[in-house]
Amino acid sequence: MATMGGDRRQMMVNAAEDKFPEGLRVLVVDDDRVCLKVLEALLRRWKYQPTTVMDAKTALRMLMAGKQQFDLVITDVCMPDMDGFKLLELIRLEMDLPVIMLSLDCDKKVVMKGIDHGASDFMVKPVCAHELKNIWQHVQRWRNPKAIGHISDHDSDVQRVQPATADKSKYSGNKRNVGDDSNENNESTHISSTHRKPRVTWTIELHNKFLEAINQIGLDRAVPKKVLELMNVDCLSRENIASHLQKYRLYLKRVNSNPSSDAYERRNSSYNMNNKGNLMHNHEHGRWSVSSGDTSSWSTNNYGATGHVASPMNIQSNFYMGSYLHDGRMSRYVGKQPSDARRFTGFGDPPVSLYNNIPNEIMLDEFPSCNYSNSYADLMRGKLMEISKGKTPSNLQSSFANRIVGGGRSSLVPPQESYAMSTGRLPLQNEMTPFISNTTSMGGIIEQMAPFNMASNTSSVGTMLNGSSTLDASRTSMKDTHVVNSERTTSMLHNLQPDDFVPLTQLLDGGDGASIVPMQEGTLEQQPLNDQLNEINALSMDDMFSNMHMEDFTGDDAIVEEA
DNA sequence: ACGTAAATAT
DNA sequence: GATATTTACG
Repeated sequence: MATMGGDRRQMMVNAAEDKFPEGLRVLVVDDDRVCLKVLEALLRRWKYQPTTVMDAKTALRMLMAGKQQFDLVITDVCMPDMDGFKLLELIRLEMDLPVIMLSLDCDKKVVMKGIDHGASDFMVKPVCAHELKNIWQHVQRWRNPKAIGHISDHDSDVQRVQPATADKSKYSGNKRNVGDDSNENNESTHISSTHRKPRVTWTIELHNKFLEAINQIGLDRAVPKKVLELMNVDCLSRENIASHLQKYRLYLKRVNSNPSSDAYERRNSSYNMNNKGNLMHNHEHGRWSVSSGDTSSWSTNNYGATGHVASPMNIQSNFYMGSYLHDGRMSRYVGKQPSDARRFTGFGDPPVSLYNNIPNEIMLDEFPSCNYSNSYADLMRGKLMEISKGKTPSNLQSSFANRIVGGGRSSLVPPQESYAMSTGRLPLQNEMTPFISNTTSMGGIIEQMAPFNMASNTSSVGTMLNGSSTLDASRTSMKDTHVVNSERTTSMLHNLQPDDFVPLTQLLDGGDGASIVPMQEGTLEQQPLNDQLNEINALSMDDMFSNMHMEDFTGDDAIVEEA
């Protein structure tokens, strides 16, 4: 709509050169006559060319008629016939003009509504002369988004919202001061809706890359820049890495400072018994840094605070961070899920370790598992009970397939989402795939797992079975790295949050776990169960997965990514 | 450029 | 309400 004549174009060029552009045509809409007059006067003072109207419909008519061209619209929010939002909406629909909203109400919701509707700015009355002076910048940005500041590449109008002040670095002033929403220096509240960078979701692959880099550099010498270089993933910024590193360090700190003593004991002893030397001792803290049985959520299998991993075999690995604990109890997770906190992020990812190198018991300790809290848990419990009572493997197989997997096949699994199966990560809730992942034998692991599985978890079985190489996973291209925009949906699997993991230790310790997910019928005989489970292990992933229902697979609020 | 902490988004 | 990620800032 806003076509620019040569002079006007020149005007903008001037503006870009920091010369104040004169004569921009501003349509001002406000039902309050006084306001209108004030605005008009102010705009004139700043050499704008204001046209005033008292209602939105008229404004719209004028805009649509096209007799007069406008460069910018300023509209009040509260108006009788049609409010500013509606007007904004219609303008967005019909033409290409920056719109500034005006309101007495500085309520965040109102402001956000304006922004959401695609307002270029939101000013709170009374508007001071000074800020009105700068509205030309909106016009400039609107027309030439790349000229000043960066404007996101995305489509919607919302994306174009920019702070009224030109230079981000100048106004950047404190977002930290935003807290006091009383407009200091009577300046109206600006939303200064600087565009946020698209959120990066740390997939397990990304995270593995990250770890790889850290390991190469050494934790103590790892700085964002280096890590970034090593990771060589283009959609990541140094800031992203810094953030992740910060989080990682915080995690390590937590883990190293308060591992629960019994977990520590157990781990050490098992470690000494089984470990082939792949896990690392944390010399700095004098203890094994093999994760924690405490309330921290990541587990590292081979990191020490000193930074390097002892064995190259373990470079890939992993720490697991689920937020499975908040207060050291698991009861909370046995119930229903937090619905909005299930996003699956790299740190939440279960370890993708080379299981072969990890002592069984540590695996048990370290691999918190899915808590199939509801029906699934029950089903599995039931199944396993059946097994223990002497059902044949084939029996098991079929009934398992029928009852749990169901008959239908889902073709809905987005290819790139199937990484859950390929990366070897721990399955998350409702992901049964790994349970049946491949035919790798579970060997000795099983004895220790059995009781656990009986209680609530089935996924860990698959986890350990899953033999896919982490090395492979980490070498996967980053094509599927998820940079998720706020408006975009995230993929279903990635949306699963590891909140549901239950640390094995708790169950094995006979603590709360037992009471939370009660055993149904007394004690199982261990050996037969082991045998049976080995049979389960022999099921192939394809067999099972191909039969899987998506409903079984995803959480209620999992989001299916659109093609 | 880094690390920490506040702000925001999910 | 908790976490995850981005942003501000010393």
